Amino acid sequence: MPRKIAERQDAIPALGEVFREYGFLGSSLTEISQRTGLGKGSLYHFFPNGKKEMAEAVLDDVTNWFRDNVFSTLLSSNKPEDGIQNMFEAVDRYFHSGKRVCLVGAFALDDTRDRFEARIRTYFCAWTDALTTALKRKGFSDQDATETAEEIIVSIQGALVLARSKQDPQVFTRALKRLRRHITAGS
Amino acid sequence: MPRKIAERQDAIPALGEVFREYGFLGSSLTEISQRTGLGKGSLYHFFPNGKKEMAEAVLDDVTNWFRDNVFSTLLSSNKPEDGIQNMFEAVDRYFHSGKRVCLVGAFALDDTRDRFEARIRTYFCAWTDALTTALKRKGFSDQDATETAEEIIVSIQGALVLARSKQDPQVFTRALKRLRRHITAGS
DNA sequence: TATATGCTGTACTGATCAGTACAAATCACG
DNA sequence: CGTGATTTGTACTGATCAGTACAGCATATA
Repeated sequence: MPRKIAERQDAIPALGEVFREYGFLGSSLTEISQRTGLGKGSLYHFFPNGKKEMAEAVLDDVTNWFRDNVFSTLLSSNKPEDGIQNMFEAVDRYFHSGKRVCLVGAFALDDTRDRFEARIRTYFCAWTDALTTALKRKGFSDQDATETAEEIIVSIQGALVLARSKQDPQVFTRALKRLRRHITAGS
Repeated sequence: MPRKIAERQDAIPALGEVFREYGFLGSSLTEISQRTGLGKGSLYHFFPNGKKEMAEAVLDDVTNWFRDNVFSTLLSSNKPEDGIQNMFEAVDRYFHSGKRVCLVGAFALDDTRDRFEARIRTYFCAWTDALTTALKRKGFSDQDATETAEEIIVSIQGALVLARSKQDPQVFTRALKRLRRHITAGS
């Protein structure tokens, strides 16, 4: 009875949405089973180490998406402005203009962080480093590039928290707009 | 056998720390019982509606603390600069210079938000409103005050997320420093 | 059409969950 | 010293949890 869902990879988007909605602890295998359309048998066939392995796969998928769609462009683009511009567009798309939370940030806030420490740190460090590099190439001093990169990622994460808290996605789009302006203006 | 712990209020700080550490769903009554020193009997005596009522009490306590230590000064201070300065000091103290997460923000990120929707919104709206008021009195235009208040709260929340993600509290103190500078400089 | 492989559903395990019931213990107050 | 309200520990409930075991089905290859 091979492949109702052909690949383990096909389950990952649904897994991500479940973890985003309920957190790691709150995501029961029953819910996961329903949302992925995979029975327990299949789930443990694809993810022998259970829920932890599912979450790791999702975190890896998130990081890979950002690597391919954000970090690589920040690092490679001839014109650093284009890389940064692309980042804001990709981020806006990825977080559904403020209607979707950051899974990595959400995992970081409670003791779930301790289970996925390395992956969480990797995600944010890779982002910080790529953005810092782009800003330096844009003419920022080392110090200034580091500070500004941190400021931008801080604002994106905070805007996601506040948008969800107030149930007002525009908090997020306003924050992105401010950041774009902040970059193009001096400093 | 009245009062081993004299007041329901005495349990709230410990409750807050448990919820901060494990989230709402992850906080088991066993853990809560150990950390507060109260058996199940006592817990359900003080909080007849169980875990939900405990979390509500903690959220109310947080909001009251901010009302008394942050919002009131923002609204009442003769010199708005003093109110804002006091806010930064209080926030730095409250979040232990980046080593403590925001419980309200943490609750907002997953489906826990839906259980405490009103309280979460109240907390952030009260903060936004008080800060906007102070900025207007400091001479900011309506538009500018609203935008800047949102920017500050976004940055504080994001800095808490990123500090915990990278396990580097200085992310938070750097963000506060930037915000102070941002306020005192023009814009 | 046989066989091996890979996928799936179902039934189960023991642990833990939130919440309840209640009797015993303690103190305030008379 | 006794009575009554308040606080507490303990034992219990039924539900749900993550994870396991395994039989059986479907398909690809031969």
